[in-house]
Amino acid sequence: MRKSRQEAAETRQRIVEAASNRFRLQGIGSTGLADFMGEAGLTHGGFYKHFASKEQVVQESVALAVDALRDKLHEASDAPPAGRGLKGIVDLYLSTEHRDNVMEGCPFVALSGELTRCSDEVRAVVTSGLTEVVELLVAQLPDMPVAAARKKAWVMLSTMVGALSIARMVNDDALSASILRDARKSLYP
Amino acid sequence: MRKSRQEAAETRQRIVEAASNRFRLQGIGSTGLADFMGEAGLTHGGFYKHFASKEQVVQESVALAVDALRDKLHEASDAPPAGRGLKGIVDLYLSTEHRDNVMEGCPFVALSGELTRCSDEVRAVVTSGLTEVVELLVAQLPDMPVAAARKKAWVMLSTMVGALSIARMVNDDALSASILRDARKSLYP
DNA sequence: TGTACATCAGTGAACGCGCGTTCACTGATGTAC
DNA sequence: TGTACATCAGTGAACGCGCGTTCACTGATGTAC
Repeated sequence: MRKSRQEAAETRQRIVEAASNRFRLQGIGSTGLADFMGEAGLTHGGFYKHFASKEQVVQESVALAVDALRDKLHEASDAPPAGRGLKGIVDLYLSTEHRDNVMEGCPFVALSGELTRCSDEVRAVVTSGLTEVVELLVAQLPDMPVAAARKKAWVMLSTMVGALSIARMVNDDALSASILRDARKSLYP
Repeated sequence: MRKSRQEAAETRQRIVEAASNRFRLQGIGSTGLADFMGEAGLTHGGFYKHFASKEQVVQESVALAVDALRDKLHEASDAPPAGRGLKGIVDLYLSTEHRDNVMEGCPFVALSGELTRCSDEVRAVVTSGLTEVVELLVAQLPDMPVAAARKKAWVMLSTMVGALSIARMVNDDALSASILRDARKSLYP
């Protein structure tokens, strides 16, 4: 049952997307090939027609998640009234919706522990992704010298990543929501 | 080769400590019983003389790591000159030594992704551990009303957790060190 | 354009491996008298 | 205090299971003429 080139390319894309979501939801190590191959509508044996190893799909699916986050935050910075781009980014990132949508959310939070143990290739993707998000924040701080804005942006991103991470760990909905709220308020005037 | 009650209790303690370290270093799911049983000087078969399941040692080893973190931060708040307890906590937590010592470091960062998927028992331990650390920070903010100090402390802890997490993910030593430094500077006057 | 052959996406069974868990066994420790 | 028996910490082999990976096979697609 050979598929056309276009169908095969679409299948490959579906596999990477499914893997990217599953990895964030369950962790990379705890997600088997069969999990995301099934979600992509295939049996696990077909995996090796598209990828050389699990490591390869990890790389591509982390890159996809990082790009998706960057794009969503970029959109969010355009949406609100002019000059409030920072609020748009922070409100999206530190929303309860983002907290509850692990599968499509920030890979830096969902996979943080595992990402520190990943190959150099994956960590390079992560490092440049983090830097891109920081530059997005820097662009929302036009009244500061760039060097100072960049320092501030790394601290802001730290607060965002930490708050989302803690809000997900905590076993108490009210506390979790207030952690997100307090972090939001601390990040824009 | 039955062991005395005291020896058995010491062995049990060694197992929990080894598990606690290994889980933080490699992740819970990626650490086999044999890994930490070997580190404790035993074969894997003996595990079930001390614990009913892997889940039980996960619970106890996370609790141990959380308690150790709280104790270390408490000590750090006493060490520096009077009134600089906050600096003591922040400097310890956001040091390159802590960044590089994953095995004995903050469990909230090392295990964040996995902790969100853990049993209610483990998440309860995590929630109360986070709250204890926040109260430690609140105690270093004596000039503020308690309610405001508590909000500020959750934001501070978010920044600390996020900065350490990002500093570990990043594939660039100079960048990593500067992320820690900027976060430190932002947290005390 | 039509035909014959090569290619290859996808299937499903099979592989070795490491995992969490169980078990029969050993022999020193604990207990009862 | 000494003896006889019960307990149980620890060993190492075995268990079923799911994993990543491989493979023979199928049949529609792509290619060469």
